[in-house]
This record gives sequence, C-alpha cells and structure tokens, in this order.
Amino acid sequence: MAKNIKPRSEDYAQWYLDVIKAAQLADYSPVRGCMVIRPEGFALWEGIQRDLDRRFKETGHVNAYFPLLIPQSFLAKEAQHVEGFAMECAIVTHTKLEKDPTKPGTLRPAGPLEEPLIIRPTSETIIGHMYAQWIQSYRDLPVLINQWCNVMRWELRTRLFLRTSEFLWQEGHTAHETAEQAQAETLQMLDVYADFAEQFLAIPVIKGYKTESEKFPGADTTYTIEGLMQDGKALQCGTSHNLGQNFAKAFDIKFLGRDQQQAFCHTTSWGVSTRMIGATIMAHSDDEGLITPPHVAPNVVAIVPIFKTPDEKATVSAFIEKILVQLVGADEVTAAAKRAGSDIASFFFDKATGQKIVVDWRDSRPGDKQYHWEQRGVPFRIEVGPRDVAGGVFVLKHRLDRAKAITNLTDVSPEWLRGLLKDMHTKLLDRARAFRDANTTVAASYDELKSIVSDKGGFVRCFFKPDRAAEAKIKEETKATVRCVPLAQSGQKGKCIYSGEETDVEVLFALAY
RNA sequence: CGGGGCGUAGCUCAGCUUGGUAGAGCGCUUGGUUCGGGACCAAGAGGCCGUAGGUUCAAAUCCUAUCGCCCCGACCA
Repeated sequence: MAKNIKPRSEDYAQWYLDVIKAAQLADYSPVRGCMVIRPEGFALWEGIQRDLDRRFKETGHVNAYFPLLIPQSFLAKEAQHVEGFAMECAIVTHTKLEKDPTKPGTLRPAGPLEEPLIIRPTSETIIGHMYAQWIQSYRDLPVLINQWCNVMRWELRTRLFLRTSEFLWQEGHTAHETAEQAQAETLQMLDVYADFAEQFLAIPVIKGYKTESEKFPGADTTYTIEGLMQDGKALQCGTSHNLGQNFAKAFDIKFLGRDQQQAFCHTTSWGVSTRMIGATIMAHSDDEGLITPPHVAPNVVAIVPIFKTPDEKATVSAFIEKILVQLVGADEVTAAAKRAGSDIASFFFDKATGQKIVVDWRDSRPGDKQYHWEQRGVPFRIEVGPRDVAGGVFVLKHRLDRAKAITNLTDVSPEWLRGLLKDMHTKLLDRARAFRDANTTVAASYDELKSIVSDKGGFVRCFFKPDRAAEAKIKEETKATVRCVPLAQSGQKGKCIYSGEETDVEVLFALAY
C-alpha cells in the first residue's frame, strides 16, 4: 500500500492532492491560487492539446492568438458578461515600477494607465472586436478560429487543476451567417468534446445544456459535458456556447448578407481547460496513485531491471535490449543511446504522439522503482531479472488492476503493446461508465432527491421545470445544482419534483466541483 | 469579506504554558552491507524560529503591530 497517499475512503480531497504530489504533476506557487504545472503534469496537457487540436483541425478550425490584455471598457459592452466576470478580473493599472523613497528597498507602481487593462478571464470581447473588423460580407463567413492560451479569474477558493486563478485552456470562437449554422457548430463542438473525453481520456460524459442560472454570461444557450468523479460529485468538463447575436450586437460584428442587407453574425465559443487533468485524475486513479489513460500517458511502459552483480546486469541489459528492439525497432534503440540522458533511458514508442518507453537504470531498489512508476500512473511495467532471462520471459504488470503476467519475449511486438493499451482504455472507460451508471439514481420527489444527494451522491435524474428561484432554493437546501438537462430525454412526461407541475423536462442534479 | 487554524531545516512537525547555546522523523550527500514490492548501518550537509518594534541581563518562547498561508462559507471552467 502506498504510504504517502491517503486512501480515498478516508479523505477524498487529501487523496486527490496526494496523488498529484506523488506523481509530481503540479506544485503550489508563491502566488496564491496559481499553480506550477510540472513536467509530468504538463505532458498530460500536451497530450490533451495534441488530440484536441487534431479534432479542431479536422472540423475545419484554425489556430490564432489574441492578446492577454483587454481594455477594461470592452468588458462592459455585453451586459450579462459584465455581471459574470467583473467580480473576478485582475486589472493592470500601471506601466512600470519605481523605487519607493518612503520605504527603502521596496518598489511601487508608477505610470498609471489612462484606461486600465484587464487580464483576460475569457476572450469573447477582444475577439469580437477583431471579428467586427475582419467580417464585412457573408463571403467572409464562417470564421472558425481557436486559440490555446492562459486566462485568469481571481477565484476565491482554488484547487490544483480543478480551479486555479490562472489556467490554461483553449477557446474556440466562431462567427456564422445564420442561427442554424451557429447552432450546428455549437453542437458539433459539444460532440467533439464528448468523443474526446471518452475516446482519449476514457471519461464517460453526459451531454446536456445548462439552465438559465448556470449558463455562460452572455450566451443564449450553454451546452456542457458533465463527468462524475469517484466521490460522487459532478465535474463540468467542457462547455460549448451558442452566443446568438449577443456579442455580435455588443461588438458590432455585422456583414452584408446575400439579401444586400446588413445583419449581425451568430457567434459561438467553446472551451476545455487544464481542469480536464483534474477530471482524469479523479475519474481513474486509485489508492496506489495516478492511473493515466493510455492515450494520454507520456510513458506507456516502464521497464525495471533487476540484478545484483555486473554479470547479471549485463545479462538483463541484453535481454531488455531485445524487448526494446521488438517494440521500438533497432534504429530507435541506436538513436536513444546517442541522446544525452539520465539513468532513466527513454525510447519513442510512437513518434507521432511522443509516447515513450522508459528503462529505469537508477541505482535504487526494485521495490522503490515499482512504486515510483506505479504512482506516476504508467499503464504497464515490465520487470526483468536473471530468472526471467533464463526462461526467455519477463513479468508484465498492469497498472489498472495490478495484475501480473509472465510473458514470452517472442510475443512482444508493437501490435502486442498497442493491443494492451487499447484493452486498458476500454476497461478504464467501461469501469468509469459502470460507476457513473451505478451512481445515477432516479428521484420521483423532492424528498427523494434530498436523501439521495445526502446519502448516496452521484447524479440524480428527475423531472424538473427549470426555474431560477427554485434552483436557488434547492441549492440552498441541498447544495445540489442542476448539472444539465441531458440531450437524451426519455420523451415522457412527469411531475416536476419541486413545483409538482407537469413537465417533459428531465434534468440531472448533483453536488458539483 | 465572515468564522476557525498556522508561520521553526527541502517536507511533516515538536519545543512556547513556566524566557537561559536550535530539535526529531522523512528527504538529501558520502561510504559500506544489500537488492524479485518502499532495506540497514555509519558519517555528514542543511535554520536571522515569517517580518518589524517592544519588555528583559537574556526572546523561537512574553507583549504589540504587520505580512503571508491553509481550512470552512459566499463566487466560479
């Protein structure tokens, strides 16, 4: 058992932090609410970027970059937007520092700006401003741009990856000729996100739309993918907004239409953030530490040699080289030998994704190394000792179920490993889906909702007529919120658990991060 | 911003009540014995006790101020 990780059953929040610390994914920074993403954690983000970016390109989008700083006045142009973000904006008010004569050794701001700048909490406003200049005619549409960047929201309470003051994300911003096109784009990107979450990170998600009280400030409709974490709390994993003509009107994004009339564009925006890393951790990991879904894992296999004498080391090393040649090819083994490196040798298993196989030659005990790679979530470990070499086999250890399998060297090939990785992905997704389904409960009354939320947790599915006041009251009484109105509706009618009125709307309630 | 708690070695903390030469465990370095799931022994490096005042012969310890952090709530991807 891991001695540096608190079990989930004892303290789920501490477990989450322990897993991050043990896997060295992130660290606290000197600035409150901000985190340092360490190499192991950033590798996960790079994996997410790689796969999502491909999906964006495949759906016709291109990347661009807009500035970090936004004129303060921009934020005021869209009424709902101000309401939503004004409270959490960091503001730049000065252009330089100068020595403070009243306090020797300290600096003070100088050169006040005429108009303060805000650090983007999201970029609808500045992008809207630019789109207004770029779009003149229906021939300029659609505009399909994404940007990868950081944003800042001065959060009151922060948690590594799940909610930090500064976070990394991508934000797609599109402009369309018609409402139908904007709606199609919004739903298309929701599908992209859902498919990405399930097929890349093995996180099953529910597609739905947000109620009025939960939607993005300035959107007509906010769609969401909602995941369920192992403690029974929901996590919003990504959002796709149909902004209607709200921002087009606020930023004057107009075009001359096919009918020779000026018209406002219909715009969308959609994003996922480093929160996805938090979701991945919480959806899959166990009391032994991180479990990395195979597609995002920077290292897919860690090889641990076992030896005592120099002779044994030579024997084991030669055998490991055979394994490597069969997995990555002789050329890559040669190339890797030339790369400057530490005692941990690494070999590209897949050059397209950058995923590697590592061999841990560090001077420490095999047990230490097992824990080391296990806690970092490496999908598979291979153990090679003198006894194995004698039999032409090695020990394969599965991170997911911690199973051991004696494996013949002759079975090893890239297809063999790809099969293992694919199988692990399927098992992870199935396990998470089974958990989600087992923790989705139907409630027929408000009392049932209350008892499920407080006793069992998870998603509570029920008939509910979305209503701002009712939702506020329910949140006050149960802390649960409407996570979404699932797109998959039964089509039946029932009584709203709160008002008792007949409705055909079914929603999911849950406690949320 | 309300309510709690805490600032002492890289980390987790003891010492403070009742002032008197700075401590432990983990981690780190070196050497040896080890090595198939977190080894052991020995030696060693590492601290303006958050910061600034005050009381005192003497302050990590008492007093005052200040800064910062963590937890619980309100806000949120």
